Amino acid sequence: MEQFVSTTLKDHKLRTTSCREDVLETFANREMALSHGDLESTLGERFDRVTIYRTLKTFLEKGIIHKVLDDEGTRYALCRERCSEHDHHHDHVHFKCNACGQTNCLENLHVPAVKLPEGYRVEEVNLLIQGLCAECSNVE
Amino acid sequence: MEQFVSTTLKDHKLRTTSCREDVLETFANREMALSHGDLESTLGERFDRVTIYRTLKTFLEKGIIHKVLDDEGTRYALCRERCSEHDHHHDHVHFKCNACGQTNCLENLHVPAVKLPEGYRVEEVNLLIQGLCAECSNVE
DNA sequence: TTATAATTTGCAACGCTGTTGCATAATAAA
DNA sequence: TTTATTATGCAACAGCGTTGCAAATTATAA
Repeated sequence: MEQFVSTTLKDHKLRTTSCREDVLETFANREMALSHGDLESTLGERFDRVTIYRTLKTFLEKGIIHKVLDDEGTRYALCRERCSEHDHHHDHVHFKCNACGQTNCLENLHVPAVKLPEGYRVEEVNLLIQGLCAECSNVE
Repeated sequence: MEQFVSTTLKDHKLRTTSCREDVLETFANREMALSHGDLESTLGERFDRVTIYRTLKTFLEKGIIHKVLDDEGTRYALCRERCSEHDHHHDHVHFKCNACGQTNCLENLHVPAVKLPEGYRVEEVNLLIQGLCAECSNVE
C-alpha cells in the first residue's frame, strides 16, 4: 500500500505530500468511486477543501484517476491500466446501485462495440449501468 | 410544432404556460441535449431562471425529458419513446463531440447487452461516447 | 546539513448551479 | 366572472468548484 502510493506519485513525477498520499490511499482502500465530498468527510480535518480539489485535478491530469459519469455529481476512481497525460484509454463500465448509492468499476466487463454513423471518431466510451447491486437486491 | 407542444403538455396533464411552451419548443427545435444555461441564454429575458429550473424538474418528473450523462454538467434531452412517471425505459446512447461540445442522442443505436455479475439487477443503461462528430472530424 | 528555487498549501473571496419560502399572478373549471 | 389551484418572480440561501496570494513545504544542489 505505502509502496503503491509512493511509486504512483514517483511514476507521475509528483512531489510527495501528505494530502496526495492520503487521497491516493483513500482511493486504494475504498475501492469505489468517490466524490470530493467523500474525500472531504474522510480527510477534511487534515486538509483544506481547496487542497483536495487541487489534488483531484492534478491526479486527473496525470491520469491517476478518471471521472466517473453520474447523474447526481462528479465522482472519481483510480485508473487501473496505466494512463498518462495524453494516452487515456478509457473504456469504462460502471455500475451504480440506486439503493446504496455506491458506484463501482466493473473491471472484467468491456464495453461492447458500437457502430457509429459515418465520419464519427471515438475517443472515449463510458457505460453507466444503474440498478440494484447484489447486496441490495437480496435485502428487499 | 405548436401541435406537438400543446399535445405534449395535455398528455402529461400539465397546465399550459408560456415558459413550458417555450422550453418544450426549444428542445424540439434544437434537437440536441441542452443545459439549464443553454435555455437561460435563449429564454432568460422572458423567464426567471428559477422558473426554468422548475420547468425542467417538472418535465423530468413527467418523463418528457431525461438527463443526459455528461462529464461537465447536467444536460437534458427530449424522451422520444413515450416515458411516464414510473415507466421510464431508458437505454440511451449519446454522443458528445469533444470539439464543438454538442451532445446528441443516437436514436437508431441500441445499447449492446452486458452481462452483469450474479445478483445484479439493471434498471437503466446509459452509454456516452465521446469523440469527434462527422462535421468536426472533417474540418481538421 | 544547509541554502535555494520551485511547488504546494491554506485562507479568503468569488462565480456558478440548483433549491426553498413566500407573496403575487396566471390558469382551468364551475 | 368567480374561485380554487397551480405557476411565477423575487430574494435568499447552500453546495460545488475556481482563483489570487502569502506562507509553508518539498526537492535539489552546494
